[in-house]
Amino acid sequence: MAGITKRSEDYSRWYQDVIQAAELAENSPVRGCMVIRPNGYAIWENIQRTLDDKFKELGHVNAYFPLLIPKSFLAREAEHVEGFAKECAIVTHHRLKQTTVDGKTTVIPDPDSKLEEEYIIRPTSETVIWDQYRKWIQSYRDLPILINQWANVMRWEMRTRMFLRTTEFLWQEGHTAHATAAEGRAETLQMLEVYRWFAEEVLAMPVIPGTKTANERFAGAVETFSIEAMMQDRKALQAATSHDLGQNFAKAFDVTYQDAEGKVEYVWATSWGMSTRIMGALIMTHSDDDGLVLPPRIAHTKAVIVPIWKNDEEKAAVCEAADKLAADLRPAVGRVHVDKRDKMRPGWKYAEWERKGVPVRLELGPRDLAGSQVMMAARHDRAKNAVPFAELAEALPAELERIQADLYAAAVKRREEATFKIDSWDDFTALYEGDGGFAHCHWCGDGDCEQAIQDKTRVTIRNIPFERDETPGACVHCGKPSKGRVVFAQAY
RNA sequence: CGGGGCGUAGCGCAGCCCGGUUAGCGCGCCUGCUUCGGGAGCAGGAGGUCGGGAGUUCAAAUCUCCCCGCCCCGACCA
Repeated sequence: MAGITKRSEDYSRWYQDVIQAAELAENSPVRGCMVIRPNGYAIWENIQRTLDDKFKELGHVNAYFPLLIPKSFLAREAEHVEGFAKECAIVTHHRLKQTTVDGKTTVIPDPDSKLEEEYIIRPTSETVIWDQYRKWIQSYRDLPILINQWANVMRWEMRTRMFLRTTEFLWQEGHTAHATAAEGRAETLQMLEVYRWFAEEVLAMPVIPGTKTANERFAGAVETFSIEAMMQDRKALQAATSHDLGQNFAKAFDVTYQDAEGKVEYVWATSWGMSTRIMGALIMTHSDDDGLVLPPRIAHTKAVIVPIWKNDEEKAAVCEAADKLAADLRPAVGRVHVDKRDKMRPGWKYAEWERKGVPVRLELGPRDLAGSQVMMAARHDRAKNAVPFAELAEALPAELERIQADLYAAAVKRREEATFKIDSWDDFTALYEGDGGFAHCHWCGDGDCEQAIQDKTRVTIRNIPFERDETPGACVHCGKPSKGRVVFAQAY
């Protein structure tokens, strides 16, 4: 079995090991692209289902736009090109040709199939979508447009890490069009709140919602908002973003509408996304040295029943009881798996399900059967106790809720223990030469100062929290006046 | 693109410095028996163009050169 490196030894290795041990994903022959295995994809499917339901509850609909973007589209919005140009994959030909090089048969792009206008593999879809919106919008009666897309995108990053930064990744990208600036801003903030809710209530991952600084703003946005989480190594991870695009894309793609008074106006836009990166955050927030730990609300399998037997008669009796228990529990708790595999002893199965992060294990052996009970064990804290069959329908959901709450509380506690108010540059550098963490500091608001801090320490402003200390002070770096504190951290 | 490391069975590695029968080990895999309440034991078995190419040599996993790929640290970037 795969040994898992301890977090204290090598955090980055531990992360890779957990992914491998839980069979979430693995590297592929394509540089920077991963294969998401069934165990990992099941989590993504749960994320999709939960978010998708929420989006639709709020009036959004799904659509699908093409993978390829005409090269010229990307150039329409000046800041947008600048932000993405350096990481785009380009399609230049549409046909291959067999040829022989050094006596070996190989294929090359057929020179005769060179495209007149090359295509970009989408790094994000604002441009294709807004080009289409122009055709759909004429009147204020056509607004708002509230569309979401589930898709894959490519960003040719120099260095990749499983889930956190892969060349190809999966995400959802919402793209909305509104009649007024206020409506656009309200949508942007509403979706950020959806992400906060999802991170905290479903993934048990505490986050700080706030506004990004101008330096960290999405290419082409008027304002970018994010939710920021803290990983167990005290580094920050941006878990989702929501952008107020103002009229930038409407102007670049000439998307106008006529209002009730007959006046022609540019449309107001938003975009917002959460990607498979969130799965990296999920892993790094809760997992331990024995492998994956999943909050029950996002776990694909809520509980696994491990039947224990010595001979065929016992096996038949115990398995029958296990199947019945599982069937009784499923309507209330969701997926319950009965692990009847022969040739594997119970201890092996316990270890395997722990590695894979199943929140609760139910052990059912002849002794339990005789006493009409099961042993119920929690993955995260190893709490284990006997539960009578009659009480299980209540005890299991209660246990799952306890686990969900524990994981959230533990994550909040870890974050609070690694969060500091810092007012001097010496303390600031000392923190990041040491264990690191979140530093709430005064900042003058100057982008150059922010950049200087990053150059010196590799620490960045994660965001300007909505709920922040607004007592005026002096910038932690340059000493100029500050209106309030912002959150600094080293980031993934 | 700069610095470092590594390519030997599905996975993890030894062997290389100092060339020499049939290339080993652990885990996993297959078969059988005994096991089964915290990662079982025994017996038998399958599995390799030693990353690729060229060279040196009677002889190359081992020495030389070139190429390819991967990992880590930077630079870059959600």
